[in-house]
This record gives sequence, structure tokens and C-alpha cells, in this order.
Amino acid sequence: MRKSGGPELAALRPQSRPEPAALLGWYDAHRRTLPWRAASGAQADPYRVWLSEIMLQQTTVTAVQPYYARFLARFPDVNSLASAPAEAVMQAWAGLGYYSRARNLHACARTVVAEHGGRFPATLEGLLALPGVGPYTAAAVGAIAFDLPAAAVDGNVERVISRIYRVEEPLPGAKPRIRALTQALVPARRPGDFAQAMMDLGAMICTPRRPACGVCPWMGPCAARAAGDAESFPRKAPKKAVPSRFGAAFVCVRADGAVLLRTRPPEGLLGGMDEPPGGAWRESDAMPATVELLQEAPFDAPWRLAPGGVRHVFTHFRLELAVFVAIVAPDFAAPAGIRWVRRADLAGSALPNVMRKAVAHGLAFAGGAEPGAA
DNA sequence: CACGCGTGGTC
DNA sequence: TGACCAAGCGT
Repeated sequence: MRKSGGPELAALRPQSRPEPAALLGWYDAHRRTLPWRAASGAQADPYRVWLSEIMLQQTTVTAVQPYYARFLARFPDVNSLASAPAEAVMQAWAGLGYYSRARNLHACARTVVAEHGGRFPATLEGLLALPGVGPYTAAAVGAIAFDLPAAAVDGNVERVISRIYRVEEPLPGAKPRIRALTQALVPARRPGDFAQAMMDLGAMICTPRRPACGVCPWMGPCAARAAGDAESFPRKAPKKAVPSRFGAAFVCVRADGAVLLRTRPPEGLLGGMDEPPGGAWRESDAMPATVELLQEAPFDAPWRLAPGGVRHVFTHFRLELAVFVAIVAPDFAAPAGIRWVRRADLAGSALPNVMRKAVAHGLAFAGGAEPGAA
């Protein structure tokens, strides 16, 4: 150890300059092999880089992998994505979450085709102007696909940099400072590898808990490592408690197994995604009485409460859904704005996971309760 | 600029 | 099991 961790160890004062070469050397030896990454030294495809970066926003590599493979097989280039119907894009995204990303992805592909001749702009300003592309994604695509010396600052980089410099200011206020500190490290050569190396370092070594400082290529310059408090960075503003909301889902099943679904409005929570009809969600401490929930039924049918219900956690609230089931005759007409979806077509619908759970819960009850009833 | 916006894994 | 986390963006 070279220094004590006393208060004289000020923030923004690393042990020494973190050398990009040391990080790149580590990256060449230990980089992860990921399906959207070009082989070492090979040129990356902007479409694939962009697609992966959008999918990876606030989403783990593990969750993205199968979606990326399916999505790329179905939409192999920006032209095929741009010409696809919105429903096909939403269906391919269903289950991945943050559905505005899918809407913006589609809009972005159409913009690239309509306004840029099918090629992604090769400047930060051009990229930043695209729907769904913010400062991070513009820098990542710019650096990885176009060799621009841009600082791609994501959660990994915020963690790495805040530890090296022991940035005391909590996020998100510290973002501008961290961005500047990162930009000062971006090398003129291999800026794309530098961006990916920073992310690999954050994912493999400089992890949120129990960072592997002993094998870190930047352990020398890291001020938090010297102070022994790396795990306490980055500082973060306290979060608000998440409230609970309660509501009802109405799963109407036809004798042949078809289910009534509707599509949510394009904006807002689960925008543009499918769902069984449901009532308003109320913020409360407990589930409202059954008779009260039943008043929100979208149409008249022999509704029965399926025991158990569905729990789901969103970013900013917890949801508990009571599930009502009705089994109706083969000639039951779909009300306006609602459509019959055959059982075999459910998998191909744009049901977000919470609604997939609600439908499954209702079908399980219907199947066990009154098979074939009309 | 604070908030809205999904989901699954981890401890 | 609740709290936190994971390659942010739009408003």
C-alpha cells in the first residue's frame, strides 16, 4: 500500500494517470466474446452495433442474447427492419421490457432509410439526432462502428471512473464530471475497443459488489482501491419507496380456447403492447373488494375470480392483478376494440410478461374449472 | 431535471 | 424477501 485512506485523499486525485494502453492490453487478453462484437481487428457492422446497444440499455447481456439472435435472423439489416410492420417489431421485442425502445428502434430504422440512404450517420451529431439514440448510444456506436474518439459513459464507466478518482458527488449530479474525466482518457487509436474495454472492465473486474481489484489492470492508479473503499462508489442519491397498485384483468375464453385481447395505447406504460382487457389500476394498500373490481369489467360475461392472482414488479411500482375468467359460447362476438386470439397464436402476440402471466393464470383456471363449457 | 419506463437475477 | 442492480432515453 502506498497511502492511507485518510481524508487528505481527495476526490479527483488518482494515484497516477490511468493509461489506456494498460486497459487495452488487458482487453486483448480477456475480452468477452459476444455475438454483436466483430472479431478482433475486424470492422463492426453499424446496424448490429446499434441494435445491440439499444437492446442492452438497462438490460443484462444474458437477457439480450436470445432476443438479439432472433431479432437479427428476422430483421438482418436496417432495410428489412424499416419495412417491417410495427406489430412484427413489437412482437419480436415482447418480454424484453422498456417497450418505447422498440418503437424508437423502428422509427430510427425508418429514419436511417428515409433520410440517410440506409446508412447510419458517421458523426456524433447525426447519431444523436436519431430516435432512441442518446448521449451514451451515440458515443458507443460512433466509437465502435466509426472509430470516433467518443466517450461512451454507461453505468459500468460511471462505476470505474468514480472509483479511480474517488468521486464524492453522488449520481446523477456527478455525470458531467465523470463524462469529462472519461473523455480525457479516450485514446485516438482504438477508441471503439477502449469503450468496450471499459464495459468489460466494469462487468468483469470493477463490479458493483466485491470488485476484483487484485487483478485489475488499473489497480495502480485507482484511488478507491488505495483507500480500500471501492465498493462504496459510485455514490448515489437515495431512492424513493415504490408504491403498490391493484387492478383486475379479464380473461375471456371461448370454448375452442381462443382469448380476447386488445392493444394498449401507443404511449406510456407497456405502450403498443397487447393485454387482456382490464380496469384501472388504483394505488392502495390492499386489493379492492371483488364486487368493486367487477364493476370495471369491460363487457357483460359470467366472470369468476381465479384464486391467487398475479404479482409483478415494475421500475416504480408494484402491481397485483386479480384475474377474472369467463368461458363463453363459440358465437360470442368480440366487443369493439377487442379481438379473438387463438390459443396457438398467443405465443406470437405482443404480450408483455405481466400480461402473459395474467393470461396464463386465467387459462389455467379455465382449463381446470370448466373444460369445454359453453 | 426528476420522473416514467420492464424484466430477471442476485444476495 | 425486499432491495438493488443491468451497455439509458424522452419529456
